[in-house]
Amino acid sequence: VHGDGFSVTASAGLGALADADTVVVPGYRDIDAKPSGDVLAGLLDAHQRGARLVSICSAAFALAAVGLLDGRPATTHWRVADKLQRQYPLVDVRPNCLYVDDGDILTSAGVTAGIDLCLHLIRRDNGAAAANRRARALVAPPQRAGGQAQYVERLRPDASGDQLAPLRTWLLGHLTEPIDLDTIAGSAGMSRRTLVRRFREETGTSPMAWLTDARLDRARELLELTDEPVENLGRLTGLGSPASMRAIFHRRLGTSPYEYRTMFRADGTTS
DNA sequence: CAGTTTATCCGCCAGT
DNA sequence: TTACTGGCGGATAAAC
Repeated sequence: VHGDGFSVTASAGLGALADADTVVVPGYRDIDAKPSGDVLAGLLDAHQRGARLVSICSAAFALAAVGLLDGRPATTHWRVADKLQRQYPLVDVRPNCLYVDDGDILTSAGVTAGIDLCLHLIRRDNGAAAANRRARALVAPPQRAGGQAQYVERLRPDASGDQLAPLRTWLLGHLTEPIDLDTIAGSAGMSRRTLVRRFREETGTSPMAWLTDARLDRARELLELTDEPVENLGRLTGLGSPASMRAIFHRRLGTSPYEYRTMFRADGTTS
């Protein structure tokens, strides 16, 4: 159903909308075409039933067409964000967000942000550890905190499970510096033991593992987006000498940095 | 490449 | 009593 290098195949017909708990609407090419009445009615019905609606990329237009986004925060691919805003003025469009979690309706920006959003859902439903396992299988960053992670999450009055968010942003700001557990614990104002425990509770990993993931995330960004020589990546990401940087990269991603860059540029992956 | 040292992190437990 | 903290020891793995 998509012409950008991959396709989505549904294993059930529209009838599945009648009893699904979560409905994921993938992006589609022709956003000017109104989805068929069956689809619109199915989405509306599913929402009123209490089902959770998830849109990826341009699929926000389908939800907006039903009127489900009126008065709510939502996002879509940056290239069509202003079009969405113009076409549906009542929608609170957030063009700079990776994804928006508004409780029963969730929208994501590009396709990669869609992956982030789906991992976010798994984390909600099955815990951080399960989400990390899926992320690893997909070779995706467990949590794109590594980057300008902008996402809006409906603030839920109960369980505030993001106590360590400031610590994580602090880490991201000091990626290139040498950091050990004591440094992190000191910055968080707690003992090592408590830090490790709370960190795992909240993110599903340990502090150091999270940190190298974030550093690898940045290294991949540089490989994908710039021509920065591989030799410099260690210094620019905090992964250490070129040798250790390569070792870590290979251990976690299964390829060399150079190969990663050429592979990435070969298949014209778009979002 | 084998051997040594160093750091992480988690189970256990005692102290609020 | 429950809930949480943080020190200790050691298994494991990375660094040298």
